[in-house]
Amino acid sequence: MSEDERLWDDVVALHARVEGDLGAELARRHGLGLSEYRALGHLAAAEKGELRMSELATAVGLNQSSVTRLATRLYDAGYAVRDLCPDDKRGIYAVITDAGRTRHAEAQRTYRRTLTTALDAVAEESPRLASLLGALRSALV
Amino acid sequence: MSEDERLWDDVVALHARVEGDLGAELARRHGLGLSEYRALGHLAAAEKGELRMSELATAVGLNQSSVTRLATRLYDAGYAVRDLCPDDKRGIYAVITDAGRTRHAEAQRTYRRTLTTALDAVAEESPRLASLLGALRSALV
DNA sequence: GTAAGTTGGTTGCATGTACAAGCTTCTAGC
DNA sequence: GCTAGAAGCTTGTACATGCAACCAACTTAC
Repeated sequence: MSEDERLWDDVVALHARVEGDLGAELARRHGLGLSEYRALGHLAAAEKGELRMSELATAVGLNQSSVTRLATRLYDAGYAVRDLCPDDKRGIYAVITDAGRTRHAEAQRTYRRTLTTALDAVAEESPRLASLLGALRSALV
Repeated sequence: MSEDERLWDDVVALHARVEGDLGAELARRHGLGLSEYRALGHLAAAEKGELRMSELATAVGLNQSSVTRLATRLYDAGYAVRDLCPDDKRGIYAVITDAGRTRHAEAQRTYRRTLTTALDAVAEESPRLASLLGALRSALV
């Protein structure tokens, strides 16, 4: 097996483990999926709290059809509303609501806590992943 | 935003990008999903080419129900067969076939090539991810 | 040796995603 | 200003996955 191959297996394992923890915790405590959480984060950070559907798609790393449905879930939950784009009638803005901002802020605390907990847990279980994580953390100063 | 948070966003982006490329290429050239490919890899490497369903589940990082269906796809494609466990009548072995070994060996070449290509492409596009990758690669000597 | 609980695996159902096809609106070229 | 094509978004469909419920086989305690 090549070096890259083994490395990538580790990345995949790390990713699956941590994302699983994050998703489970967000769902359990806030009724929020990981994609919803991330979408809200991008909206909250955006100018005027709004993003074109296509911008949202690239931001969360999904294709447009997935984002249409993701946005629908946000609308249904009251975390965002649709707004028409005045200068391009094809365009749709997803705009975060106050409820959405509140929910995201709550969830963010859970997210951050869970993330560090999960990373630490992974590091404790696997020396190999621990060194991987150490390298990652020191890479970004 | 915390350091870990930004770091994890990068890991997620890296993961999505590379796994996407790997999956697309395996599907296009070999009609194989990423999970199928990885399952075949574990089976091929296992003693006698066989694994209990539960072992396969932990190996590929899916839960049991997903592995039941994954194995069914392998049976249907002729890449594996079911075998009963002689000493525990609850147990089922998934056993890789010659066709399965052949298919995996072919796909492995694609996988390896695509992996390095994708990693290099990512590194070229984003200096940030490039340094992340550099750290990862140097972490595992 | 039987009852209670555990383990291994499958099935029903809900969900999240991608791909392809479609509709509407915009833009270039003429 | 028309027309051909591109761009933005939605809808139809297929599918892989997780969770919960389930059945069958094993184990433990009495």
